[in-house]
Parts: sequence; C-alpha cells; structure tokens
Amino acid sequence: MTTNDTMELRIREVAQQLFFRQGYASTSTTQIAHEAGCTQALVHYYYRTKENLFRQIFLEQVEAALNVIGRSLCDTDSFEGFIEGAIGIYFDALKANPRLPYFVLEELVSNPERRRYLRENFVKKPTYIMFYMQFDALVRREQQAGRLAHVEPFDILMSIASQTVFTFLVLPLYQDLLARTDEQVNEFIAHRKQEITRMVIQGLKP
Amino acid sequence: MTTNDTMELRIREVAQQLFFRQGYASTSTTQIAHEAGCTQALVHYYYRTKENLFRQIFLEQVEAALNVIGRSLCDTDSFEGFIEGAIGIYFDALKANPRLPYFVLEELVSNPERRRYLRENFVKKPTYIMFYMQFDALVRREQQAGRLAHVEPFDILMSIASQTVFTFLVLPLYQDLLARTDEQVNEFIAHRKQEITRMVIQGLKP
DNA sequence: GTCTATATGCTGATAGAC
DNA sequence: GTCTATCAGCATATAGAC
Repeated sequence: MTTNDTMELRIREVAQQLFFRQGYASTSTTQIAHEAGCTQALVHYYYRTKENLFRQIFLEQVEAALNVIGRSLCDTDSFEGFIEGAIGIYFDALKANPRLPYFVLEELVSNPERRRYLRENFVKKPTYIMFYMQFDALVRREQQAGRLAHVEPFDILMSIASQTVFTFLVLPLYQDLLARTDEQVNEFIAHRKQEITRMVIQGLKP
Repeated sequence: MTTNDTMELRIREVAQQLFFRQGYASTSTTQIAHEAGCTQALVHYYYRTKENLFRQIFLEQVEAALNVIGRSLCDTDSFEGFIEGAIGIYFDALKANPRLPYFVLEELVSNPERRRYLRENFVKKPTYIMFYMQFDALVRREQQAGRLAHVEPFDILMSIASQTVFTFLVLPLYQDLLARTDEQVNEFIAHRKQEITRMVIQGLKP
C-alpha cells in the first residue's frame, strides 16, 4: 500500500491491485479512479484506454516472472541442490506476490489475444531459450552419469511448475476453508515447499 | 452441441458452454439468448437472474467433480494400483470436460461468495469426509507396513491434484504455443498422465 | 411460452473549462 | 494536470401484449 507521489503511478499501482484481485473484466476504470482518489477521466488521460493500462501491468508482471525463472538456473554443482535452490527461489518470489500465478493464468486462459501477445513478446527471447537449453544439458548429463531417471526435461519442469503454482492458486481456498490465521497460511506455504522439493527429488531417482 | 428439445434446457446448455469458455463476468444473458436462438427476456423468464442460472450450473459441475473423486477410491488391493487407477479416472473425466478445472478455480478464486457457497453445500457432506478418512487409513496402513514414505495423506492428495489439474489448466497455452494438431494435444495428455503416475509412485517410495 | 418495449444503471471514452 | 459534463453502448431485469 505504498502511496506514490505522482497520481500517474498511483493509478497504476491501484489498478494492479484491482486487476490482481478481480481480473480485467470485473475491474472498471471508475473503480480504479475511486480507489486512487481521482476522477475516472484522469485514468484515461494517463493511459488512454483500460486495455492499454492493463497491458503495461501485464507485460511488467510476466517479465518479472520470467526473470525469476532465469535467476533460478545459477547453482549447478549438484542436481539435488539445484532443484532445491530453484524451488526455493520460486516460493520466495511467489510468497511476495501470491496473486501472480492466478493473474497470469486467468488472462492467458480466458483471452486468446493475450496468448498471441505472450508468444510475440517473450517466447522468442534468448533468455528463455537459453534457460531451456541449459536445463536440458544439465538433465542429460545427470542421466548419462546414472544419477537421474530417464525423464524428459520438459516433464521435470512441468512437475515443479504444477506443484509450485498450484500451491498459490488454491491459497484463497485454503485460507477460507482450512486456515484460521496468517500464521497457518505461512506454515502451509513452508510445508508445501519442503514436501514438493522432497517429492521431486525422490521422484527423479533412477 | 446436443440440441435440446425444450428451450429451457437449451438455454442452460448454451449458458454452460459460454460460462466455461469466458467465465461469469464476460458472459451476458444477451449473448446466451442469441446463441440459444431466443430473446434475452426468455433467459430471465426461466432463470430469473443471471446469477441464479450460473449457480445451478456451478453446483451441478462441482457435484460432478466430487463424484469423480468419490469414484476413485474403489480398488484398494495394492497402493500403486490404487494411485494408478485414481489418476486414470481423473484424467478420463477431465479429458471429457477439459474446461472444468479452470471454470471451478476461476469462480472460487475470484469470488469469495462462491467459496462460502461451496463450504456450506459440500464440505459438510459425508461423501467427502468418508473419502478422506478411507484414504487416510489406507496411507497409514501402507506406511506402517514400510511400503510408503512418511508423507502426510494431505500432501499426497495435493501432489496428485496439482499435477493433474495443472495439465488441464495450461491446455489452452500448450495448444496455442506448442501443439499444432488435436492429435498432439491428446498425446500430451496421455503422456502427462503416464509421467505423473510414475512420478507420484516413485516419489512416495520410502 | 415467447415476444417487443422499456426502465435503470454502469461502462469506457471524449470534449472542454480551469 | 485535474476537473465536470456528457456521449453512445451495453448490461440486467421487468412489464405487458399475444
């Protein structure tokens, strides 16, 4: 809830919170203006259209998410250590931004236009391709040394992504149906991180 | 695209398709009427409000999903066989209804009212509680016999659910970014089913 | 049961005063 | 840069004719 000095940034910040909470369709520029403390006209003065405002936020968030993924491929001395480190980085990033997975998923699933947008802006990026190549090489090396089951690198990524992302997707449900306090939610996240790490490592043994 | 004889059912069927594709907020009763081949007034004549129409569909879908979960707890002679059977049942059900996970997730996440509705209508149901108790007993038995790692039953369910659900959540993305044909999509699903089964079973070894 | 017509409200976006 | 005023469009919902 950092109060920005300029109204332009304040609008954007409020918009992000609302888009995260409610999605694009259920958020109006009137609501954004009201929560930012200005009139609806001003939102359009700065960002022209609602779609344009959303795009800036969406782009920024996807970029941030991909940066986190890029950062996770650093420590490669032992494979188990790498898996543990990567999952740790994902969990830390998502704990600071728990709504991110749902936000990105929702918009990508419900709007084909957004998928086109993603493909044209990111899939071609070298960061992304390099990440996959490095990961692929690492996995093959471990497999040839007999330290890893013969699983496709893609499936390893899917396994990690599914379980990590899912934890945060269902957080509102967990919070509402099973948890009572914030402390319990934190414990849930920490516990899932530990269990996912264990399961993935054990699941990849030859 | 089964054409129903009564307009009442036809409206409901069309509404379900549209809610699945676009979610509640982005679907209008006018659009439902148009695709059903009647006027918008008729939609309200039968279902009074849009919210009411949605609730009926949502309730029905959640019920169907829980029934699938209930059915998965039948074959309990060997634990590996049980895991394989359960994942098989989930995948078959979701392949026939691939949009279900996103539909349910979206409404539960973006609308707290829906979570309250879920809690009051389902969590108290004996089917659900019995499922968990039976599963819990099965896991503890296997663990005491030394055939299973000491993982909480809840975490096993999370692992299976994450990976199964995630497969279908990202299906539109896979379809758009990586697959070319329907055949490739089917292969992806079949492949993931196999890999998830393998990973879960291997991940649970002591 | 199905229609037309209409009420009422909210939406995104723009024009123009200050 | 921020406001007020206003537009056209579409939303949900209802009333009433047939």
